[in-house]
Amino acid sequence: MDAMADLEHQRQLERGLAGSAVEGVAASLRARGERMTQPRRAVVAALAGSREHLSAEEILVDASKAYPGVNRSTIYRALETLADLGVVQHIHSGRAATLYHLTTEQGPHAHATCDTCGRVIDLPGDVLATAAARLRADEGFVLDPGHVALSGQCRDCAS
Amino acid sequence: MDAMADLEHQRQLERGLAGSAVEGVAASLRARGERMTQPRRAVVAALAGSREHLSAEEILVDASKAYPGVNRSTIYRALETLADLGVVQHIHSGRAATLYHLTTEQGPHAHATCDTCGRVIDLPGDVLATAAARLRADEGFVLDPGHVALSGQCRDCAS
DNA sequence: ATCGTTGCAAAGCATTTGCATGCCT
DNA sequence: AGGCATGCAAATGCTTTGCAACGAT
Repeated sequence: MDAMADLEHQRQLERGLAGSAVEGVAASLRARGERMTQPRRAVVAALAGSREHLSAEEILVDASKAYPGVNRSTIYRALETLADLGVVQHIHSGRAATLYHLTTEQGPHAHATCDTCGRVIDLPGDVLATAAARLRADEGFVLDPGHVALSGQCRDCAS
Repeated sequence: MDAMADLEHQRQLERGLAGSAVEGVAASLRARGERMTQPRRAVVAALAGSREHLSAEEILVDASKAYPGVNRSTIYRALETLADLGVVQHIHSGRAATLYHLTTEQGPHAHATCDTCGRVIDLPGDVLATAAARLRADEGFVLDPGHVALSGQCRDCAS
């Protein structure tokens, strides 16, 4: 019963940090008739274990530690499922890869990417409040402030 | 001398609308030791002839009318050169293809994409002024307001 | 006659998809 | 046992690149 022992061991590890996130997600999944699998566990743990916004590639690497051999497409499918569930959000950042993060990790916030160094900066949730109000009033456009990263030059790269 | 006659004919056509743009660009190119070629002419004309923001694909189709057989990679290389020149700018719009437009066509402006229908909306250049000021003051971040399209739901798609 | 530009074809990168197998519940 | 999820491999969409041939100056 090595497999079972390993599984239990892994679950214990998760309780350290990402455990609560994993358990909550498991419940939400089952409530929809979907399943909490090892790949999904590993993806949630990867996201919960980093304060950064991660690319699919980074999540793959991280999840591979907890669950060796996970497939790249499984990561994408897991992220999609978790997004449907409302657990994960993604950010489009210029032409770089999409970044993913847990919705629970921080309150709603916006992002900016530096065109030069590629760094992603978290911004207060209300930086776009004025713009959002104007867009709504003038164009009827309902802004989703966190979905794309603003672009420009970060402090270090602005010369 | 059919080729020469055709070339002259094309140049005459361009004077109708895009001509001035093409001539100005030609001068800028030559000032740098670069050349005004038929593909580049066709790309500038395509951009000048549309008030929309065009994708590389759309530019290819349009440029192919003026210069049949242009290659896709030539379009990309032309756009890159024209961007270096400051004549062309591009917009990143969610996960859709990059959009290109002439910098001369309008004053600086921002953009928004509808997540649902994909439509791109032009916004007044100053919608992000408040956000830009805050980013600069609080984070030292210099915002480039036109480089990425904001995302959300357009009037028609917001239900 | 130079040497910047092009066409072609192939590669690159991020992401998606079809299908048989595997494993949660 | 039943059916959702996975792995694999191939395909997709957008964009870039190497290299020999072409054409603007």
